[in-house]
Amino acid sequence: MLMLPLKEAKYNEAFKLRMNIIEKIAQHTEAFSKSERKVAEVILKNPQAAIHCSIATLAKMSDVSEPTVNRFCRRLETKGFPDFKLHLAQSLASGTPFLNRHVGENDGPEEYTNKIFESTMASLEVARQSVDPNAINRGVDLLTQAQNIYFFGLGASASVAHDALNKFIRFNVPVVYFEDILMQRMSCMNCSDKDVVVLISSTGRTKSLVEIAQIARANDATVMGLTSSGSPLAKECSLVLSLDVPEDTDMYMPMASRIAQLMVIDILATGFILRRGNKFRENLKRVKETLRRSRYDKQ
Amino acid sequence: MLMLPLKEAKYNEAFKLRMNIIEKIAQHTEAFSKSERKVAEVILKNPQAAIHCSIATLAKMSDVSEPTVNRFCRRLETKGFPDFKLHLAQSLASGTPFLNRHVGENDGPEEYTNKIFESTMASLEVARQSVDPNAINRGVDLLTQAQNIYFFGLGASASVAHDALNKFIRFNVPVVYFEDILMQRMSCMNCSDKDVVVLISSTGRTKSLVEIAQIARANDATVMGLTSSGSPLAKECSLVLSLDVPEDTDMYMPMASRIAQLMVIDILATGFILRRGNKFRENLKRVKETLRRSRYDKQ
DNA sequence: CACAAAATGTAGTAAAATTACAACCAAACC
DNA sequence: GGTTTGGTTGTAATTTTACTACATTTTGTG
Repeated sequence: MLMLPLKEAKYNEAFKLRMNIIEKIAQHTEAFSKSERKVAEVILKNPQAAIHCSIATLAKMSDVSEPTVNRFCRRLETKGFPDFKLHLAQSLASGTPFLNRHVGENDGPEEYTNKIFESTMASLEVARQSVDPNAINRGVDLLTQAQNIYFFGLGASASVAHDALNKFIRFNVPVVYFEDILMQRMSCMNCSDKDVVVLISSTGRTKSLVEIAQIARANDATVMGLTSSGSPLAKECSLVLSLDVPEDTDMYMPMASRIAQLMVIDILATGFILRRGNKFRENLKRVKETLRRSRYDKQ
Repeated sequence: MLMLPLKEAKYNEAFKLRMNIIEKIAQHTEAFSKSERKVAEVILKNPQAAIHCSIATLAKMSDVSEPTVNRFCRRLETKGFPDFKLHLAQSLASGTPFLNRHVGENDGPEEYTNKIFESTMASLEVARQSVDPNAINRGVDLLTQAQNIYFFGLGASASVAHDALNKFIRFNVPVVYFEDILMQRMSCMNCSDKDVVVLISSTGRTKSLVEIAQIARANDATVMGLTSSGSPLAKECSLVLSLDVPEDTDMYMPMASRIAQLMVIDILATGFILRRGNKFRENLKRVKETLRRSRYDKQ
């Protein structure tokens, strides 16, 4: 049996779910029996009408019996006629929205803009399904109890760590963030068992980050990894918040994965606020107010 | 006639386009009776599950009688329960119910995780519609012709600028990035008419960034603003890439806006690559290869 | 507190979908 | 050429599902 890497497995699964049933009918046409093909024809001719039909009317329109229609539905891996209609309705809705169309060389600005939005959103949808709320909850637990929180990342993930700093600095916890690997190491040397070190890396194979994880653990700190499951970094972590994001490899740049990471940061920050309760929210409001002085007034 | 601010106008428009029945339920909530509201709650909580329910199970889940569910469906201008399910299925077709549900105090990890994903994706959809491909194209023009590119942002936008650095440093252009406002100023002092200064700020009302814009323009540099249209910063820019993102104000933190900004950076980078052609892509591949040495091998 | 109006539920009915089974058809084999 | 076998289709009964009419309860008002 062929083993797909997890990433691809999840990716395909998510897309299969919304794979257009109309396409499926069109492709599957050979596998149908004669009568079933009649049904297929009628549906393809006017799918919009089909979703408002009862099994009886559709049978009459196709000039077959009702059970034949039912068998037709089942052959398409649906639970039955009503379920089939649901799938059909979804296929019909708003075209094919989250299609992972890749940017092509001859695309104009409008095209690549839309494609990037679409494929990023598709990736986020996949990411969302791969996020484990229990792990999130555990992560929030750890963060709320931390004495100091460290955020480290390198390369593309550095900006994610940077963003995390920006969020958590608003809470009343000391936050540490460095871009420089030496500074990361040094600050980690002094961490304690009450500290949480959050390490961010899509691949989880960045050597110096793995080393940081080891140093932090040697000091009994809690190491939380925002990385892909099963990676060398993941193995060094007390808690892994894994994300399986289909990366657009055409571009040679991290794009969707990084945005998914940011979303996890947002989610952790939100969990943090919720855990701290309402009084704490007032605190945040004050932080925001403080910023006003550095700004021009509205209007 | 009441004039809504642009933000909200676009926001609403985007939702009207997809005649989302989920949105309709959420808004219509006042017009429902007590029992009907119970049904609404159950459906909104897990619309994906609802479409696979019979009227009986949904009634039981909502703790109301079957006819109440039926009346609920009719109130939403559907022909009955099956028709309602069809509409619901279509609304869900895009994968995300594009509903901007706000995180509530009593939400558990699963709930707030989903809500944040959903509302961010909803915001991205709105952002996507507000992006002007012509402006993007003009931006790519400027960036490809620049001798030096500067990326500056403060607060939450600092990490966006940071990310932009990470992307554009891979191309063969000198990129400047500082977090420190004094360094930003100083580096800007020496810029020339061949340079492009990209300033990032959601609000466009950060004083020191506006000043940077003025300094850059005094040196004849091109100032590109990733900010909201009509803001003080926008007024100082040669080109504004505006984004209208409905911000989740509950949280007192920039969330969706920042992600939308990142997407614009991705889009600009992509445009940049496309403009430079295929040979240039080889270049990128090399940059990526270089990173390998700092990583553990796969498997 | 009584009354009307609205909301909700109960029970019966109609419709729709599914199942079990029988008839049919076509190809393979004796 | 008839018979058997596998698959396809339809008929009729069964079950599930949705809807309707009406009774009951709740809510608001004078």
